[in-house]
Amino acid sequence: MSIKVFITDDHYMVIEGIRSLLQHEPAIEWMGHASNAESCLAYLRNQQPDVILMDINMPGQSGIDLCKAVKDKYPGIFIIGLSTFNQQSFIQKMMDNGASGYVLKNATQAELTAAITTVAKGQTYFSDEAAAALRHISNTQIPVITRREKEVLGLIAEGLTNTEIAAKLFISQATVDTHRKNLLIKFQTKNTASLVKTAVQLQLI
Amino acid sequence: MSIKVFITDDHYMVIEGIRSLLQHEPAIEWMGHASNAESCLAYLRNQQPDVILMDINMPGQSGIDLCKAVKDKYPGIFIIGLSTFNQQSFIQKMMDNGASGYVLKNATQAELTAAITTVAKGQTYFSDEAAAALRHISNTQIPVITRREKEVLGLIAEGLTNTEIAAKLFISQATVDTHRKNLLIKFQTKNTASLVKTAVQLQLI
DNA sequence: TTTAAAATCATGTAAAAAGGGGATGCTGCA
DNA sequence: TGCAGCATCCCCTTTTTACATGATTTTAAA
Repeated sequence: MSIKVFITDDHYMVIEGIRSLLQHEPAIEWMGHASNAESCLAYLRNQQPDVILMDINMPGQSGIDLCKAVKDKYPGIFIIGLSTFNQQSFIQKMMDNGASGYVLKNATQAELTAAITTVAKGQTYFSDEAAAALRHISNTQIPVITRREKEVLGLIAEGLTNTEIAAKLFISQATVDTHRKNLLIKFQTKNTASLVKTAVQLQLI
Repeated sequence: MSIKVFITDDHYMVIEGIRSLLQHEPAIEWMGHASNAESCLAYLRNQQPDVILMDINMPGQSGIDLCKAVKDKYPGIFIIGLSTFNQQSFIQKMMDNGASGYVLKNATQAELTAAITTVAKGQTYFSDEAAAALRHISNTQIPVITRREKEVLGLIAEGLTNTEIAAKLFISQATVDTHRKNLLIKFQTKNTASLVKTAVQLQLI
């Protein structure tokens, strides 16, 4: 029995590329594609593939959110994250949301096939580069910040001062001060500059 | 006479996708691909295509640099920038370095073909989204900063204080102060936080 | 329902950045 | 050769952050 595969990616060229790489693979059946989260979910209401290859970087609802949504409704579908970036933060978030594997877009046909057959058996698969990135997690841990802290962080990056943030959020300036202090501690940064840089790079803003 | 096309992209899936999109196009002849800047230049020493589709975002030497290198040696080759991002900064840099067009990776077969035939005639081509992004340039101009300013900017983002930067660069703290002041003016930002955010987002760091 | 985490507020000092002004030598380019 | 742009330096004031320390109220989870 062949493995039914579906793709969700907003890049036409990537979809074509994957189709081209998989078309001569007898064990794999191409079911089609969606170019955004909504049409992916719409498709699943009628038909369910075994494996979804999912771009993590899509306009609108990201692959990371879509992954969670799909897994909630269809726990039997296995998801492989697909991206040009091998950033720990992305991979980690994808796995947290129920993905079974992660493959970079520079993967070869062999890698792609291996990934699909592996996750279809219920196992996990990482491309070499992704696995290497994951091993660095202990070094560059993603800080766990609260809703409010994230809100304040965003406004800091916008260039607002503590006083302005306080006014905007209807809280005391002292409170903003505290949030800011905690952000610096959680990010292990010593001032606003490195805090913002790290946050932007980790895509937390 | 068919147009000879070459691809330089580090993403295997994208190469396959483009090949798949172009294979039934009689007016276009697929010459092959390279997955990095070096092998692209090596290829050109023996054979020259009419048009190169070039990813702007490659490890090592970026497409932006490669574009310049190719145009210096082979002014007759037309280059189309290829990217997942429609950021003004990227498009602008690519055009500055001699590219004739810019296409997003979510382009359709029709768009891609149109781009290739257009630039092969010596004209320029932008995908709709890229053109739209370019029109915003007046709003979000990329600041022109000097070498020294860029150096200081990098150290600011690392979290160094003016005193520390001064010590590191063997200059006075007052000088660093001035550079910092000028950076704020050039980026039209009002403090360190928004300066760093903007700089990181524009990939200047 | 207890408890831990999060969000809120305060007071005070020291350090750093922002904002304003002005000045000098160097250098690449027209 | 002249001049614009760059890099360098200095003064001053005000605003903002950083760091320390402690406390109260809300909220969410066990």
